Amino acid sequence: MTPKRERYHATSATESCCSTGHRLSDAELAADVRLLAAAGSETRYEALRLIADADGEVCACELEPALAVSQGAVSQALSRLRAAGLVTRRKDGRWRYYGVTPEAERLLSALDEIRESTHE
Amino acid sequence: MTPKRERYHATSATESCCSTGHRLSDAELAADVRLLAAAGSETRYEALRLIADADGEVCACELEPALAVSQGAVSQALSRLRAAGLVTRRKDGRWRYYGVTPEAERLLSALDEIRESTHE
DNA sequence: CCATAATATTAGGAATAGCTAATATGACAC
DNA sequence: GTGTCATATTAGCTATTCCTAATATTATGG
Repeated sequence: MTPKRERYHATSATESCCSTGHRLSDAELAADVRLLAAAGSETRYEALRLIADADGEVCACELEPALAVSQGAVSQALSRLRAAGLVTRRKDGRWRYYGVTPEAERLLSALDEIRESTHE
Repeated sequence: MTPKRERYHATSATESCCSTGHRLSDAELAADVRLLAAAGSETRYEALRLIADADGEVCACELEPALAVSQGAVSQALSRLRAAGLVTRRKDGRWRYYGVTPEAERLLSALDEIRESTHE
């Protein structure tokens, strides 16, 4: 039962076929991390939840007073969520309307499930 | 259609009942962020995937050569994953065996779904 | 045109993250 | 006991994160 010291994995480069399940390529791994890191800050996660909980899109100017940070910080947070593919943006005059993407919905509902199964 | 400036939300404290869906309490929000942040680093996410892709538990000594960081860093990464409730740890002699929790499985499968629906 | 409103961008700083290297702990073999 | 292996912990350093404040940008209204 001595732990084997054989190299465990080396799924570099493209998606090589491998034994079990689906080992991720470096690119896929990095993409997942980007997504998680984008959602993993108080400000950004709260912004994401606010957008998701609203029915339809939300104006950035509605988000700003709800989040306890400056206007610039809100803008940065929304940009980063958008770059990660978690929210969409629609320009309308001088306003920007944000909505959640299907990816964000999936992520949030997974977190909802986790929360339910854990604390209940 | 002028954006209303009314305060959007203020779901502080405990879970107040509210209009739509499920607004999160501050505690729930913080818990979710902790989870996302724990998973949202290259080293930790790769460790988590390695554990999840294995059938059953994985010895820390198997993880170490697969992750491109020092032994101390691997230990720290695993500790943090464990603190976030993403992995379990079992002591066996001088070895530690790590396994994924149901929460981690849910999170990872959500990310799998997202990846599939996005890149396909 | 000018003024203003909504958002974006930038520079800069404080706090934090994540690493290495070194050291400590704890279990086993002898 | 001593020595060694697997892991944990610590100190310290660098890089990044996340913010504010200030300054652009862009759209609208007069």
